[in-house]
Amino acid sequence: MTKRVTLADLAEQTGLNISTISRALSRPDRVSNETRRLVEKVAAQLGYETNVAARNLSRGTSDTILVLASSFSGQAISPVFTQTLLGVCEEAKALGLNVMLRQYLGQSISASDVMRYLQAGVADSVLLVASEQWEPPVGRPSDRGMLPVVSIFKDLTSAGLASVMTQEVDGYVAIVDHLVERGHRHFAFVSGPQGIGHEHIRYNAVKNRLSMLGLGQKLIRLEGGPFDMPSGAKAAQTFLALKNRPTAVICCSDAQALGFLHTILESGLRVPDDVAIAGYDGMDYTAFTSPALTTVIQPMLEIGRVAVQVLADIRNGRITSPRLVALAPTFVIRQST
Amino acid sequence: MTKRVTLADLAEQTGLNISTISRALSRPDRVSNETRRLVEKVAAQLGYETNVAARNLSRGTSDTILVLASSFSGQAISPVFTQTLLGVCEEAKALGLNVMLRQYLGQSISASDVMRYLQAGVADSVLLVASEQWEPPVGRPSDRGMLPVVSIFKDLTSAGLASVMTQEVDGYVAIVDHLVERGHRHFAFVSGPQGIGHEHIRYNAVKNRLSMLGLGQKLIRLEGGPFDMPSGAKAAQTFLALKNRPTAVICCSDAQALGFLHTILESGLRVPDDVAIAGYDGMDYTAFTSPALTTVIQPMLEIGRVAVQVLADIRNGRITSPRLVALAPTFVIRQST
DNA sequence: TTGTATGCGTTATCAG
DNA sequence: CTGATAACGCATACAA
Repeated sequence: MTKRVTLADLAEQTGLNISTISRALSRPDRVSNETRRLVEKVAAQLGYETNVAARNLSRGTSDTILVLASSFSGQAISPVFTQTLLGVCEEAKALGLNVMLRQYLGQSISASDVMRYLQAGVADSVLLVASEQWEPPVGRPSDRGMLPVVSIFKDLTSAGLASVMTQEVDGYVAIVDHLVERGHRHFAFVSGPQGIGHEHIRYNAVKNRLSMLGLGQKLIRLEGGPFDMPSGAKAAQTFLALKNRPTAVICCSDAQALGFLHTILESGLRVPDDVAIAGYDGMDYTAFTSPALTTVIQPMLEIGRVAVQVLADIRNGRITSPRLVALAPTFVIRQST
Repeated sequence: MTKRVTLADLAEQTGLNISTISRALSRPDRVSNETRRLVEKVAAQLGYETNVAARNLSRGTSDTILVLASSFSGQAISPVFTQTLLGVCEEAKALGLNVMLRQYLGQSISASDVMRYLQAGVADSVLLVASEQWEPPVGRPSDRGMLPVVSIFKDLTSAGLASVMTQEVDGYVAIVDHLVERGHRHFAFVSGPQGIGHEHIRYNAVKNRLSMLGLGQKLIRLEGGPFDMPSGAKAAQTFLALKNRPTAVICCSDAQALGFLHTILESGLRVPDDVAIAGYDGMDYTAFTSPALTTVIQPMLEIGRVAVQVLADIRNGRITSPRLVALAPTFVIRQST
């Protein structure tokens, strides 16, 4: 290893005191122009780079966000999250923060694990991605301020966490209205995994909207399972076996919609003539399937960005109580409906 | 904040010396069973969690891998990488390492930036994801040992970096052989972005194989651009305008293949009857397009895993010279050919 | 503005 | 096997 350059080296080189060097580098305004320039010059010359471990230890922070992403049943992070992850990285960079990534299995992360990370100083704030549950840590009777933890894709405000996600109801209402306008009167909803929050919100959004339109009884529910393509394909099999088939199918995800579409087309039925299919998420491939899929685009990138901002606001005390930030989705009509 | 528990607290509680506490926790075998149990008990009671900043500072390491992912022209991390990222996370967890993620714009990351991260102690090893270039740092005349940097998806061994990627030639040879066997004698290759390494490797793999089969003159090249769907669609437009059209199209990515497929179908041509289309990557949607796409599945997860292992082996001195680890892909024939 | 002294929490060295 | 003590590199309250 090339011997690392430390503040002490700069101090020796410049003849200044180490604390002056430190100040010149971290608070340029608290030092004379002269010394600032000198220090900067020598620092550049010697290739000084401030040691983060030392800085973190001294300041008691780590300036890093820990992203905890659930990987459902051994699967990969959903491609749905890549955009969000990008948003997180971009915003973090803008705020001078690091992003640490950790996957966890299953659907819920234990609060105590999170507290552990926080206490160990691995990170000083945490982003929960699609975590289903959150039981507030016990030994911590809400002592002053919120935890620097925010949930994305899942509303956990009731558990005391700021949350940011898509305004899901809006999206599904748009789908329903569109389908009704197209003349459909008989619907199927392809559900997500059992016990997942989105699930309820989304199904209820559809159900309620249809009820409001007097079509509450014309909705059946097909158990989908995971948000992936095979699960959509499986639901389509069930669908095809129905004696009295709905004419419009609303899926919990684009992946399911694609799987459903594929199976329907293979059966010889036509989309959208025999069956209209709508997805949800806004994956890029939906614009290129044949027929292209009608879907609701979630503002993935923005969700990542906003989540980081909320985190920052919690840390600097501008946010002091749980809140839900629900971002508007974009409904896009394509050939599948 | 709940006052953090430190080794000093445990020392006070147990009456033992702080160094003994440290040892009991980090080297349980170097203390008596008695004290080990005592320390463990008290640590659990007080909820002790070792401060990573302090540990890192003292040990001079960070136990974290920095993943540098290029995001082409403001786009998101390719969904292609999600699997790989999962592999990285899994293996890192198994080795007790952290994963830090950072995106960088453009296609090449400067070696000096990487050295900066390393020197700052942000991470002690780096994973370059699809980085096009690497100019070895200048001020560092290969002083003892390799840099703890590995490249994935791009062979940078010539620049002195261990690299892990897919055996790309094998994949394209398989595609060519398959298409020839299906009776095709006239081919198009939809290229990737200009100046990207994959590009050359892949095109040459196709070209060489065809030459070997006496069909070297029967290949045209369509400029694709980015590895995304619009780029495939654009190439398809060019293709459709051709007077003498090839019957088989080989794409640089599944995304391009999907875009191409979509445009071809819209034009009224039939796949695979009029045009056979093959992709590359093994994205999950390829199995659910209509027709399903023939493609080459890259071992994404494995690449991530192996990359981390290589990194670990470099650090512990088991690997001391640049090498390429090329993992075998899986060719899968579907309806599009 | 700059220098002095001390703390941050662990690990490692070296005696005992 | 355990204890005392010196790093590790930086930040900061306080004094000059």
